[in-house]
Amino acid sequence: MGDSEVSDGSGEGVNRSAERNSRVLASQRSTPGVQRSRTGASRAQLRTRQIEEIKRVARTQLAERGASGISLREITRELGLVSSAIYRYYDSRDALVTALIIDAYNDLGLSVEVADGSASVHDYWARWQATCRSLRAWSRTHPAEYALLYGTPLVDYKAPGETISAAARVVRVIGRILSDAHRERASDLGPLPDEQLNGWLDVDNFAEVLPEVPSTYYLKALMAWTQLYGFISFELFGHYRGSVIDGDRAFEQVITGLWIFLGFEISGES
Amino acid sequence: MGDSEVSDGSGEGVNRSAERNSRVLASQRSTPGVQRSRTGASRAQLRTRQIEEIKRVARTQLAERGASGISLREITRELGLVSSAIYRYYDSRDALVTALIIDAYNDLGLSVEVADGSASVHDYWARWQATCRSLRAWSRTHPAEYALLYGTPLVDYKAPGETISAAARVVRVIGRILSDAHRERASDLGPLPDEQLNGWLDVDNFAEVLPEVPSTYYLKALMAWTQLYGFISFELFGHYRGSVIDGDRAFEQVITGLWIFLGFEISGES
DNA sequence: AAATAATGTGAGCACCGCTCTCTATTTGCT
DNA sequence: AGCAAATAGAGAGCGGTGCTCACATTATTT
Repeated sequence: MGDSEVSDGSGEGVNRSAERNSRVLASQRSTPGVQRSRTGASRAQLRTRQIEEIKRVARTQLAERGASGISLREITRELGLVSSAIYRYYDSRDALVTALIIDAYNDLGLSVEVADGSASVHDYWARWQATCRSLRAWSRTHPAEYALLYGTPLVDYKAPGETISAAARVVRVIGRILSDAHRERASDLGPLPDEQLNGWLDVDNFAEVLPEVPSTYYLKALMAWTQLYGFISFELFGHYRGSVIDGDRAFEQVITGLWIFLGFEISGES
Repeated sequence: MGDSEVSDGSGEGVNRSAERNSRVLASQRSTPGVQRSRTGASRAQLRTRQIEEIKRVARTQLAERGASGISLREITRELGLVSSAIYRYYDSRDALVTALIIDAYNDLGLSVEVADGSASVHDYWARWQATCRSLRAWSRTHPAEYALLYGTPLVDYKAPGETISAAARVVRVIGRILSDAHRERASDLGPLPDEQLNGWLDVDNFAEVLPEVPSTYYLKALMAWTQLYGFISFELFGHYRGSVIDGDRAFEQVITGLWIFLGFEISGES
């Protein structure tokens, strides 16, 4: 007693029908080699499908109740499985959440890449605007996912490499815009007080993400990057209540201010 | 069965001794009116003491395991109480967390106020530095508390007024510095593109926090504020891995850059 | 001294993540 | 084709959680 599977009949019912179906199949088996289930899919295909299902349900829970609202047992209930079955797909709750994190990073990365690509390649100001706007737009349509990525880290940083590379997609897009812009029209505004940045910034990494950009601008780029996420986080987490009334217009001002801060000028009519 | 109080003897033992003590007291009662327990404290005093104890234990759990690691049952175990007793002090887990949030805001606010006060009143650059440094220092000595305040909001914004006023303390300190600085030496750097900010910024609020500061600087102040917290959050949440090597020196550069961005000049030898 | 409020007890409910053993089915290899 | 291994799921159970409720005891008010 005390376990839901015992008293809850609905899950059992679904399982029963699955059993029945596969028994029917067993009597129909004709071709050797690759066996196919009722849907005509291989085991590997069913597995990926099941993983997708699990993540789909988990994502709705994430959206509705936040990261702490993700419940493995509830997922299995929804899928007509017994609670322990989910461990065939994810070793732990953290593993599932990690998968969601990676997916979210890639989804966000893709959005930003598309936004950048949709602007004219040499209109850097337009690319900057489109990228910033899509970053904020994604965070507002996926608030729980954004919080998972940029809020309090709950998976205490195992961050299995895959996470890092997925997270880097957004960074690379912005880096490319700044580099492209610098290549053609080098900024004329003075850089920040040019101390030696040996040792306190990872110049190698900056040089890779921001080729063509003089190292004296690295700090400014870091600050712009920080400002962008800071604004989005503050807005989403409610810290602008009482300061910002119209987030849309405030954000437009911010990305304009940042573009100037970065040493570029506003071009065109956009 | 299935409840820890039944099998766990340690908590019971402590309770037993408490019972014994109060029975001894019962036989000692002599003076009417205000009864005093073994410690010679009134019921109200004992209550506040118990609340302090609860928060103390909760804070260690917060520090060791994060917000999700706060367990009411574990707190009661540590205090030698039965698990349900804690609800005499907090209606729910969220209520306890809210109390911790308010305390944390006030603790941070106090730190920042002290830091500002320790600098010479007219040395605004020194006050700015001291304030920013104490903000970051507090966040690094209280990472879990900082995450509670500025990370993913988990108490989905009831924010009972008390939270807001406690949170405003830091804002007011920074506002005072900028206002004082503007009063004497008005900045000469041009403000951001001066669109009308009617409607998209809460000018009344800004005017209250930043008297003496022209409204064309409100956006810059907001951005500086955002930058400050953005840096601290990114650093604490691990998003600067691969970019910032020495956070101390990077932060010094940022607060210098912000001071210039705000239209002031670096004064003195500090 | 009696009535009332405050504090703690103990049992229990419905959850949760996770483990383990057992069974049925599919897959891969000879 | 047949067999061994891998896979997916079932079902029971462990220890933990927040929270509720009826009850006893103690302290304060009236």
